[in-house]
Amino acid sequence: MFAERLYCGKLTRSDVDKEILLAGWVDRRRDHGGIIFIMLRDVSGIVQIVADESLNRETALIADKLRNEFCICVKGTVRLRGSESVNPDMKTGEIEIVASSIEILSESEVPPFQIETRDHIHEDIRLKYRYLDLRRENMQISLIKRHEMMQTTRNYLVKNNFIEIETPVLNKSTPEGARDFLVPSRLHGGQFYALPQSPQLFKQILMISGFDRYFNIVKCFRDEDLRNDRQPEFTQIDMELSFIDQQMIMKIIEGLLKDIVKTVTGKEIGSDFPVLSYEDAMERYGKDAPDTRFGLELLTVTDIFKDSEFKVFKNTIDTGGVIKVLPVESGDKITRKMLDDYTEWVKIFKAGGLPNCRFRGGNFEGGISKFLSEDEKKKLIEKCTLKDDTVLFFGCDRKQVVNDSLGNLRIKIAKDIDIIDQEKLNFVWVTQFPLLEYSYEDKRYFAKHHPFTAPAAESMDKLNNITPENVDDILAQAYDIVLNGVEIGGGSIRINRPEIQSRMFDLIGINEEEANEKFSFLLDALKFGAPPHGGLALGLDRIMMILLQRESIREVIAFPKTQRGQCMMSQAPSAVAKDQLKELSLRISEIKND
RNA sequence: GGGGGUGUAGCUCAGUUGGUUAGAGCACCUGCCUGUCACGCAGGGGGCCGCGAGUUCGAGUCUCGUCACUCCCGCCA
Repeated sequence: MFAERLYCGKLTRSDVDKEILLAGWVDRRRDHGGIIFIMLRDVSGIVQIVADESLNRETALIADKLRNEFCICVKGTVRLRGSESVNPDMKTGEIEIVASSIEILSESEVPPFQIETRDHIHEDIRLKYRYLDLRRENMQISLIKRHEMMQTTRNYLVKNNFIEIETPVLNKSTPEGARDFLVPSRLHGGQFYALPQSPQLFKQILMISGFDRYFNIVKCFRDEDLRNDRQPEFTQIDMELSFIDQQMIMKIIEGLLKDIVKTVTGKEIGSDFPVLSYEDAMERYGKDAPDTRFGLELLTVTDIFKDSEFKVFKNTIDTGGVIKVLPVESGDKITRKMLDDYTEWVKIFKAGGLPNCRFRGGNFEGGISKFLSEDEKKKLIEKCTLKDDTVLFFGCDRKQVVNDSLGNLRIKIAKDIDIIDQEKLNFVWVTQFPLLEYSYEDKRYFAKHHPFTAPAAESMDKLNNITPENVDDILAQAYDIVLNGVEIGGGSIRINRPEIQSRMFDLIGINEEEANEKFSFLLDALKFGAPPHGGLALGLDRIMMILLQRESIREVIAFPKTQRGQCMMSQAPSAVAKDQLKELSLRISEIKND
């Protein structure tokens, strides 16, 4: 019966006079008494059906019974609309279908929310009835574009000699990194698999096996608290290559991202992606994932204030802190109230306050201006090339607090004064990351990227003389790709020599015994002619979210979890039967909820 | 673990200083209507004001607690 079925949204004036069959859902019904218009929707779009009592009484009677979201099948003839009734806002607005028969395939209750409404429906109810939410245009676009992006990715990578290989989902729990989701083993009571945070080790093993270009569009799992761009399970485009260097990988990924942007948005990105060092990114933007769509760059002014009379600055410098300034031009857009709000807001990032002042008519006024010496004023004007009517926000604290507070304030102000061009897609590579960072609390080093990242060639010597003070000088062959201030991917050249890998474990406090227990297969594999290799993983969900300008990652995932990790539709997670637990050698002790 | 926002009809929201019977738009139901396209017109039904305590003569409104969703800090190599 459905063999001849056509798609609503694909019909054009070239189909006029054809007898056709359509199937879909009633998007809307407009009853004019003798004539009823039905907007019929399927995955391709919407077309107008006309049931005319004077032409076909039986069909008009069925049309009278139709309600929103009924699933129906329509036979009819495509007809050109009269010139006055053309709807230029509709893709199929030039035509309509005169129904010769309508069959109700399945009735619908009144939906809990209107599918075609312009209201912003609360997310919990959308997620509970996700099957209805997914009928809405925005979600259909999301999922279809996501599919197209995956197709583009496969085409591009296959063209570049990549081989798609699947890696296991049931895996081994490893130290470091995010909290693992665990899966109890029935055959090995008391033991657990872990779901992969990424297929890191397996893809390196594949390089050693000789598959010199691997990719995998793969689910990854991290049991950490959620954000609007973080889900417990998410999708990575995972890649690894042998016989390459950092520049080659960056070139290949640039090509892929340009193809993806073209597919999803239709935009062409002509130029090469700019490259920033981690140090420059932190200095100018206060973040390792800078949003370069607007200016408002930070400047370090510690030197200018080394003899400051302003106690707060003086104390900061004396205790080894730094002073940075965020100059905001068009200062007239910054009201007194905003100054107060920002001062309160930066406390989120542990800043004690937000010293500020205005530069207007050649003078500094308000805020801390009375503490500024003539010399300091002169140097500020010079260093910041101050224009008239600029508000200066100062950060003075430990370097990290200053970067956190001013880096985030920079973005907040840009949004508040509306200087971000939403159409821009600013990619930027961030490179030259430190290999390690030192935690004073744990009194040990941690891998900044992950423990398999190769040190930069020029940093190899320093590895043996590492101290908490010089740890930032030891660089990694790691690179992140950032889009509009969001980290959408990252990777590194890996260690391919066992003695360096052992040294690395040693540095981050994984002793030989532990390294052997957790990673012996990698350490062993490295002994059998491991090629130089490296790779990168892209966050598919995040890329889609940005390219489609969606407010959250959940808008590009068919069945996402809420912030507390639940599925509103299936009600997962849930308790299980005692028998299931017993089979797994498990017993619930105390229930811990936050 | 911590901070902010939201929660009133099926949906989106308004609800003044604590004061009569809690409103609007959309949706829904009935009737009318032959060119609409967010159709129109007339009529109608629909409320645990998230939940629980408290203050008060009186609570949607004030206080405390609690739950859900959401944004953020911590966390996420």
